Amino acid sequence: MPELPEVEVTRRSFADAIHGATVLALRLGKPLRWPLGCAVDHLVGRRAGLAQRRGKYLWLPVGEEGLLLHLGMSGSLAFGRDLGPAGPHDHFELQTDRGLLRLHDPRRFGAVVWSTGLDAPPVSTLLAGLGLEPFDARFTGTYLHERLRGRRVAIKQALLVGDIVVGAGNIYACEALFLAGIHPASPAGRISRPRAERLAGSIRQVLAQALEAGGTTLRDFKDAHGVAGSFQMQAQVYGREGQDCRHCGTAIRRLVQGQRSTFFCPRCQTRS
DNA sequence: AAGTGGACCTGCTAGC
DNA sequence: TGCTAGCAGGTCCACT
Repeated sequence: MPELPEVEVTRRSFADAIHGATVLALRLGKPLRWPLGCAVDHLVGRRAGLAQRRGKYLWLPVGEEGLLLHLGMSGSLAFGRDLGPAGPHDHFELQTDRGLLRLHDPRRFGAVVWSTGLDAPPVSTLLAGLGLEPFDARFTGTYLHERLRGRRVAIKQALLVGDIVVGAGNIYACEALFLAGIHPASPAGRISRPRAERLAGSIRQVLAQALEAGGTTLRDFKDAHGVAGSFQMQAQVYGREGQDCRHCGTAIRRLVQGQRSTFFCPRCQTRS
């Protein structure tokens, strides 16, 4: 579910509200991807800071320490004073004096991990190796071209790894490649300089548009106030197999790369 | 070292 | 109506 736009939309929807709140209690449901790493009452009495995002991770400072959150495939956060009783898929709750922060995650690929800081393990380990933020000024066509050099994997898969640039998951990688006119199976290392330049711009453009649209809600994504995204309405290729390309009318095709579906227009997207 | 496939877990939908 | 197979927004790990 949550790629960079959804995570950022989520962050913006609760960051101000929880900033400065005092932690009253913490409750855990079923196990998530990793154990919390501290006692459930460890953070009680400390104040939440301003939530930050790195890639698809969120970092919520609490006192001098903090919590790293990941929404996995099916996670979403809710924040409010009256969220009702916890359901069977609500696996993390942070009660504060300004409201309850709740992680809802049916598939439990998400995580909440305590750490003494962003630069301390285990968080530093999880974040090590992440590529540039797409809106970082250092993320240029030259950088992208340089980092793709020598890689034989398909460009679509190279983007998903996230060690070059973070934030584009399955939906936005497909959409960015469409915008750039690049076939998803093109070998990453054979992308020309000009095409890398275009792709870098397309990645930023797609993520910015999705952010503007409040993210993509395919099934159940909601921000912390329960608002759904609408980028799915403007998707050019994702989930549109068999439908007409909005640009040239050719039927959108689906292929499987690394056990994930890729959608593309066989006419608009070329290998060179 | 880079590339591949499996693993984690639950729910929904299409098809028989 | 009921069962089953296949699919889903992510990422880590073991193996070649």
